[in-house]
Amino acid sequence: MPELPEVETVARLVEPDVLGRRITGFEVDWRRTVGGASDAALTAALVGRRIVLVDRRAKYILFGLAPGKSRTVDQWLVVHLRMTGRLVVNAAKSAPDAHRRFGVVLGPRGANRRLDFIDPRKFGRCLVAADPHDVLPALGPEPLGDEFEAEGFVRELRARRRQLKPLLLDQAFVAGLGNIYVDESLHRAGLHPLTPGERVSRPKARALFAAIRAVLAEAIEREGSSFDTFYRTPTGQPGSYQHQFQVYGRDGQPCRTCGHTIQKTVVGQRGTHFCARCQRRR
DNA sequence: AGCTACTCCTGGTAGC
DNA sequence: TGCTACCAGGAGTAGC
Repeated sequence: MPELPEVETVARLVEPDVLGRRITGFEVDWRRTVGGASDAALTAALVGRRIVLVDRRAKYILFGLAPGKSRTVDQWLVVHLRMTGRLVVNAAKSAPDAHRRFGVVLGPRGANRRLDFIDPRKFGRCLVAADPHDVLPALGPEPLGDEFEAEGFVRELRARRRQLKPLLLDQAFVAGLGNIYVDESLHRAGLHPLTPGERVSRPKARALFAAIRAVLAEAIEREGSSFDTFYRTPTGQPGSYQHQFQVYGRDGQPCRTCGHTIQKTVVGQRGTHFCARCQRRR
C-alpha cells in the first residue's frame, strides 16, 4: 500500500515529466475520484495553469499550479493514492488504462502528455483547492523532517494511553506511516504493537524514533515496497524494500533476528505482524 | 480522548 | 472448471 516511501518515490519520479507543463484539459472517468467536482469547477481550477512545483506532505502528492507565465501558485491539485492508486505519465493520445479514474492533459513542451491516475479500487482521490489546508486533514510532523525531533516525540508518545499500533497509524500523531512501516518500525525498536504509549520507557521511545526514520529512509532508497500487483513507480518498476521486511507478511516464518515464528493478529481492524520474542509485551 | 463498527471498492483467492 | 463468499486496507465518520 502506498505509504510515505512509495508516495515520495512517485512524487520524485513524476516531477521531471510534468514540471513546467501547462494543463490543457482533463478527463474524468470516475466522478468520486475528484470528490464529485463538476467539470466547470475542474476547468476553472486546472485548465490554463502550469505545474510549477511537485511536493509531498504525509501521503499526499501536491501539484502547485500557477496561471499564465506566473510562478506563483494559486491552485493545487492534491492526490492521495490510498490503497491502489498510481500516477503514470503517458502520451496524450494513448488509450487510457481500464482502471484509469482521472487524467490531466499536459500541453506542449515537446510531445503532449497526460498524467493518468489509475486506481482499481477507487479509494484514491484527486482534489483541487486554492489552499491545501482546505482539503488536507490535521497532520502530525513529517518523520523525516526537522520538525520531527526525538525529545518531542518521546514526550508525546509517553503522554498517550493509546496502543502503539493505532497511535502510529494516526496521521495526526505522525504523518506518513501506514500498516507496513508501523509493523517494521515496531519490530526494529523491539516494541509490542499493543503496548500503550505511556508504558514505553524513554530509551525504547528513542529507539522507536530512530527506527521510524531508519525504516522510512531505507524504504525510500529502495523506491518503496511491491508485493502484489498494485504499487509500481511511475516508470512501471516495482520497489524492492519488500525484500527487507522483517515482519510484514512474514507470519508463520522465522524471525530473522531470533528465529521465533512471526505472528499475525488483528489490531484495530488492521493485520498486525510481530515477533513475540523480540517484541515483548509488558 | 479513544475505542469499535461501518463505509467506500474490486482483484485475488479460498472453498466447494 | 466454475461458482460464490470473503478478504485486504487508508481514512473518514458515527456512536458510545
